[in-house]
Amino acid sequence: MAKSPTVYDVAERAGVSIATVSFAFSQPHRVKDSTRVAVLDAARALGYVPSASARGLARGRTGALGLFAFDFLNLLPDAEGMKKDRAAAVVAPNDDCRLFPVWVDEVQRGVQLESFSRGYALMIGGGDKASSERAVTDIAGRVDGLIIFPRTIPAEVTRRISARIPVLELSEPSHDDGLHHVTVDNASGMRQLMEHLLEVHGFRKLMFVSIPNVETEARYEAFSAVLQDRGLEVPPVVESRPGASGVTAELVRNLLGSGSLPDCFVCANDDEAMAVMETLKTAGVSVPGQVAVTGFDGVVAGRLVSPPLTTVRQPMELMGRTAVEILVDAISQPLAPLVERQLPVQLVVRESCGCTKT
Amino acid sequence: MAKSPTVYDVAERAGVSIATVSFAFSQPHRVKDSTRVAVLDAARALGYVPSASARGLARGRTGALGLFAFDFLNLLPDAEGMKKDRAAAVVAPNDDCRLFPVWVDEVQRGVQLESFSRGYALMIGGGDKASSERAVTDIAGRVDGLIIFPRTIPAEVTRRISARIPVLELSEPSHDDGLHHVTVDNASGMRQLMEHLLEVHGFRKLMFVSIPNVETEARYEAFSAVLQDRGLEVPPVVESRPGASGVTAELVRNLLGSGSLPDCFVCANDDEAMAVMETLKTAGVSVPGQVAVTGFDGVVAGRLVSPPLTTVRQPMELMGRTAVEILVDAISQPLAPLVERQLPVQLVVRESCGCTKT
DNA sequence: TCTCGATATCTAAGCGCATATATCAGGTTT
DNA sequence: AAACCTGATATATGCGCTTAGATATCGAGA
Repeated sequence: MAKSPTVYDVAERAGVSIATVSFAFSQPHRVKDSTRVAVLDAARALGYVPSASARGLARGRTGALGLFAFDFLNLLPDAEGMKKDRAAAVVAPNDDCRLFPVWVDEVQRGVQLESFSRGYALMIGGGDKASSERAVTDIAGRVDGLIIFPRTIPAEVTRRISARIPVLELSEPSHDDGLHHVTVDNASGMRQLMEHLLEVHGFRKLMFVSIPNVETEARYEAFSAVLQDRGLEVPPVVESRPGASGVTAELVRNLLGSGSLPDCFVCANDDEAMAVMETLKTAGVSVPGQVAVTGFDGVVAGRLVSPPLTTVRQPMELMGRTAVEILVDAISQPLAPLVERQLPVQLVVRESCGCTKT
Repeated sequence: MAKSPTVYDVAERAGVSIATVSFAFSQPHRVKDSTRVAVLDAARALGYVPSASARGLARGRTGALGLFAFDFLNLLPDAEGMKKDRAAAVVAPNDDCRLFPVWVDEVQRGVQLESFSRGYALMIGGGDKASSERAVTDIAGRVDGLIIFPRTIPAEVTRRISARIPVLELSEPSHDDGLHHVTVDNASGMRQLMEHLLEVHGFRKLMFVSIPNVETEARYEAFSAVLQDRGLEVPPVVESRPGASGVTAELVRNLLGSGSLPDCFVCANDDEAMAVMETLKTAGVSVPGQVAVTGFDGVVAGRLVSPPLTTVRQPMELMGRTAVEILVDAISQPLAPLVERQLPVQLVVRESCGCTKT
């Protein structure tokens, strides 16, 4: 790791000035062919690798996008629990890997691919809750645009960062937050799902299981609206917690005890739904025989559990790609207004609602 | 995106010099409590976000590690084909996501987690074959250490880069390549597998299916050695191509035609193995009834196909984590020698070899 | 009272590159 | 032959930060 060569070294070796070296790389047409060749030869001979720090500083742009992964990866409070549940549901437990891509994985994949194809490098930052502010600020300083997952960063922090670079949150916008947004059509998805449950299956007693937040709220509203439209009673949200399958389990057990099972558990996301199904299975309740269960999101695991989960699939990879697209535009047009793009979702009917494989 | 505030702005607002601002952030003990508070307040008020470019330039280190993802993601020549094969083997085809984490995914996950927990950001670069040299050089300029997947970058390029920063390749070392390496104990894994096949199942006619490269060569050598030790005939490698299931299929069909099926196809990796199984299934040959098949790697898909694949599992997440560990050490001790670390593998006996679920 | 040592802060010099501006050679135009 | 381009290269400055060394301040010891 001897001191690495710089433009000065290359310039000296090629017998030109540093400006010429710089031009040879970034504006080849401005340099005579013969000198350009000489410069590139010298660079190769010396093992010259341009410093992105210097380049970024001089240019005012880094050429990288950022994705803040937070602690989704495996640092979730109950991550261990979730992993085990899901593994148990399908195959033998796995020691050292996440069996299926979850929501963030699929989105990240889209972000990654789209970034590369647009010539941006991708900087992924992460950290636990305690250090998240420092971590996100750190990566914000390294990139030209930043993507963050829903509800991972305090508004105050994102506001600060968005004064410097465009920031996109993968969630419904909250009022005047200064961020770009990519969302999905939660309402329409839930409506399609509800119509299926009410009309095809004739369910009347539905129960909404969820941790309350912006996304699930939109889903619950649609849930309520559909019921109301038909003059059906609207039950309150049954509150759960993400990944806290213990809580969900207890909840389900209580219902079992009181003998008041609904026709169908409409869960705000697939993870909830799978936790509910697991608990029911343990308690000897047949799904969908005695009670139906539906999810929302469309993660891979949902199609592999038994019975396969009826759900509403979000276009996760597309969400990641769209996020990149929006940011790249925002970078090139700093004065353009904030954009909010809503993507369609797709009802995926499998077997947990009572349908049978065709 | 008004011009973002710099140390100068913060310094002015706090009534101190830029050095004090810098110290307040990076060496808090060197400034009086009261001034530090004043500086931090000013920074917050202005929405100050330090520029990583400037910081990196001044410090000579960027605080980021790099991972070059190349085109593994979905740009592989036959990526579409592979995806379909695998999906077809287990569930309905999926439109826009990769169903299971593959080798690189699991390694990347380890890299990501370990980087974060050590306070490094992770820069992921990618590109197709054509632009790979530029892309890898680009990300090399942004990081303090670089991890590359096997056989993705020409030796000449890695050599150049490794003169500037430590570079680790996830493969067996080739002579004096100037890179750090994380490897797995291919030989031991293959030996364990072979002993199982020969002693438990009593197979005598084995066939090694592979694309030849450094990794699979080590596996083939162990394969040969075990056979030789027992005085059995050593068949030549049956050459295939990664992901080119068409080729593998043809190969298998030829064998079927000539009626010379072995007792067991020992495949150099899981993808090959699954392609072989698929072809056999299509041809109406029972696995493991008429012929056994084994893989190598231990990807998730292998446990979900039918029959579940007997294989040798690499500790992929650990490989990623180890790579980071080695690089971080190398960064702090630039003069230390190159390290090569070999990790253990684990024989995973499932059903494709003829064993039955216990 | 003067000196010395801490402590707190500041001054100033880069880090490696991009680029606006200046320079220069060689050819055109008038 | 003077004035004027044009293309190729050089000079010089600044990007925002870190940090070695200079300076200032204050109290303690002589």
